[in-house]
Amino acid sequence: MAKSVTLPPLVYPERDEITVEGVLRALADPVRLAIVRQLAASGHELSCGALTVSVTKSTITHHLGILRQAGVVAGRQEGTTRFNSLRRKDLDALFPGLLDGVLAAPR
Amino acid sequence: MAKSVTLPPLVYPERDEITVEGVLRALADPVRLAIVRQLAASGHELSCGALTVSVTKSTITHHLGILRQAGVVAGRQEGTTRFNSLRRKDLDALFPGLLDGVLAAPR
DNA sequence: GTCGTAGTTCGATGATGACCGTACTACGGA
DNA sequence: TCCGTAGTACGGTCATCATCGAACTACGAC
Repeated sequence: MAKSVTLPPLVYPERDEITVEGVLRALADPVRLAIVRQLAASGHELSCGALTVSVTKSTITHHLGILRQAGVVAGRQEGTTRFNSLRRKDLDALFPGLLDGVLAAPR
Repeated sequence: MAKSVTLPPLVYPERDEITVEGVLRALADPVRLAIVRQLAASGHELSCGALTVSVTKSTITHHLGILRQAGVVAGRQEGTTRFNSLRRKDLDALFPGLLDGVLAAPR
């Protein structure tokens, strides 16, 4: 039979569709900022479950959706787990310094 | 009688009281982003009336208050007009690259 | 003093969005 | 085949906030 493509297609904005305002809105939330910080600190991709935030699963899904739509994170499906990673290259190319400035901040 | 100190004291956060999240929240609004862009583009300080945005005066006041509390802009009173300027030095010192990354963005 | 201009303050309203619980789908192991 | 785990989808609630108009203060010019 055909290759099983189960979960929703997970569509992201192309690099040139990413807007500063979208990125800023995405980052302007403590939970999402924590997620981005963890992704950046770990250096590699993390599953939803590997994120340590103080909200429920469904809320994490909500926030990851916003980060994805804004072009901040990408997701890769593997079995039942979805691995999320920072779109560092795209962000650095579009808004050089922005992400580093945010991540370098003490708080 | 005593020296007339009329308008509210206009208190800002000290440099070390500025948080990334506050700055991001402040910048994550189209009107406020437009204000910041105009301040940056003009290079000098601008009065409220010199800002070209598509909202009423009272809404401009509201947005400038948020930008001020976040530590993004400073204000100087002169007669009845209030001049607003970007706190570039403070922001660059705290979050190097952030502001430049935002301002360099095409949109 | 009187008027016009600059900006603030105060409600009020309407929209957005953060959050949760529950129900659901999909995969993998026993 | 049955169960546990990973994550999504949906519906609802509650808080936040962008926006406005109207009333107000302060200053400068005449």
